[in-house]
Amino acid sequence: MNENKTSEDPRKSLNFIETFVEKDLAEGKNNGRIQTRFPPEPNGYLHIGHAKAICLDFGIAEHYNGICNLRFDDTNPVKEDVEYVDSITEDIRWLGFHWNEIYYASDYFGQLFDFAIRLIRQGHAYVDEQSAEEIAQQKGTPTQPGVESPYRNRPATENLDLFLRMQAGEFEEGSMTLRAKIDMASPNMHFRDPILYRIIREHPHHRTGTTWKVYPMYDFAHGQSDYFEGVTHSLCTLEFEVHRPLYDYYIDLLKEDDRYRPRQIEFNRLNLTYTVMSKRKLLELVKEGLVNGWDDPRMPTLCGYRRRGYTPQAIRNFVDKIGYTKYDGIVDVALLEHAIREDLNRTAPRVSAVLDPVKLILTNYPEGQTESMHAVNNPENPDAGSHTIAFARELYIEREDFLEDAPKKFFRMTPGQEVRLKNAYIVQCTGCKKNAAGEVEEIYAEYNPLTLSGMPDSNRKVKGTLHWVSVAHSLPAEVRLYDRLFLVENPSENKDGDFHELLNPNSLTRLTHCRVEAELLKAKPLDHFQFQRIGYFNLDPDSTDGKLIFNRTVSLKDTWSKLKDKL
RNA sequence: UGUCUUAUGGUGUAAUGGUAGCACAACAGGUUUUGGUUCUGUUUGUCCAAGUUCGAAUCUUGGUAAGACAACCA
Repeated sequence: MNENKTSEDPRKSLNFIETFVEKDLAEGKNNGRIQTRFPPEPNGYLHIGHAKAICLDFGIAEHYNGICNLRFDDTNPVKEDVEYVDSITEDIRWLGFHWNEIYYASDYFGQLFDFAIRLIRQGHAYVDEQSAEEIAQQKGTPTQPGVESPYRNRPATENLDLFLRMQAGEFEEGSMTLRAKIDMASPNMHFRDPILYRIIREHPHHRTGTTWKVYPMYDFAHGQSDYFEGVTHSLCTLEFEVHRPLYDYYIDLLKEDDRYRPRQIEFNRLNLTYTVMSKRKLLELVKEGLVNGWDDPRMPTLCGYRRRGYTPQAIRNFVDKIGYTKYDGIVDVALLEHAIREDLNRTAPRVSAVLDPVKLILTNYPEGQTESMHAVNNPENPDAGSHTIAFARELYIEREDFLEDAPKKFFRMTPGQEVRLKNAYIVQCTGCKKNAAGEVEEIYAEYNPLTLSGMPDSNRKVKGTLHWVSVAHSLPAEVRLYDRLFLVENPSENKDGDFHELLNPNSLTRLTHCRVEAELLKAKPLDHFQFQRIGYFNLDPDSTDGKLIFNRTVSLKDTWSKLKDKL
């Protein structure tokens, strides 16, 4: 019956693309060779949606001992730039993938031009002198056939002459195009004499400069590029489904024999709740200065997530979880947040920071005395080691960790109640001092010297455990709390809406001042920390000497704020 | 009144004619020197209808719903 499975991991079921690939392999197509490509247009920065495509393109190649190339689809000089080429390569490296070669569609401009000439000679293409509007009008609608262009049947020699003169720069932009001669009545709109080449003279190409005056359209470049490179499986998103017949049409005209042909397979694009993924809108945000750049931690770009504290592993784990299908759904962003929490929980050192400090004075602790408290770096990983934290009479604790008049289920500091200071003593609150406005200024407590770790009294159960830092030994820092920036109730409804409406006023950046362990000074940018009970943070690369700035990656599950509502 | 594609708990996915499973989310409880983590448990699903079959999420037909396609963008 079924022969051996090529899959290495029998526990994991194949997605439908892997099933196709294995079938092709079993049928001996393309000599058993597997080759993919990741083909971004260098017109913007990579975002989380691209990560899904990257994981697939590189993942398939890796899994089946094939190769994956990076190819820049740079056929429209008007939109493209080397800045984007550089950021894209950097982001792919950051995700941990390795391409076999870097190619550019512009490498094939010569071959594509020759192919176009061949099509003209064979009567498959003609030069149209109509305006864009006229061509659009004649295209018809999905339910009504189009009208043939008056230039459709001119002789091949004339077409050839005109096309060569287009490239020679004799004609203005927009004055003429080269069109395929297929079928203006085709039920597939893409077959109604699609445009092959247009004139672009005003924008030099970022690689070929002003060499070319005519540039191929996507449909006339992509499949052919795949063919030139030897791509066997051309994976792209669902919206290209309707293009596939045209993809195959050009390949049929191009290929010399039947030994090899690339195959286009479409999968579902990533949609994330509360997240704007449109390149156009992201570009607008950057250009209008509504964010600080493509790597602003609020952006859903890979560099934005990186700066916000996401790890490449977390993003790859997330992509594994969501899978590849042909169903166009929308993934809950909670799944992405779970992926980063899961990864960081395993790896992030625990340190202390107090975001909204209020002073706690231990009235029975000797003035001027300090102790070194022992703290494990990561309870999930004994190998992570430990560090010491300075303890003293005056500490900072979180303002929200104290309530003078507390409800029953409040397990933190309140007069008369015992709490554990993390890694230190059990203390009992005795009272507080308030200012004229009624705000708590200082909290007082007495410590029990016998309750330190290892001491006889230390195993006593105490409901609450508070994090703290020593006033004298801690450092001031700034923390940027980022929540999801872009909110859209229903992306499909807002598709053409103005993105300004998508901004959620409740989720904008908040700058907070806090006190952190002095130990943190040793930190390097993009090291991650878990602040006790507050969240995961990383040092911002922008932080300058003497000023520590942290970005919050994603909050811990905010259990207390939920409890508070119930009390 | 077109062509292509899709439909499995709240969300994302498995099951390829043979016990509808997993993850996230939600809820409840145990452990815990982070109200974190972890462990256990609970709730919720095959778009509809007919057919084929001993047996259908899966195959067939017909509905319904959703998405993509009418850029000199990719």
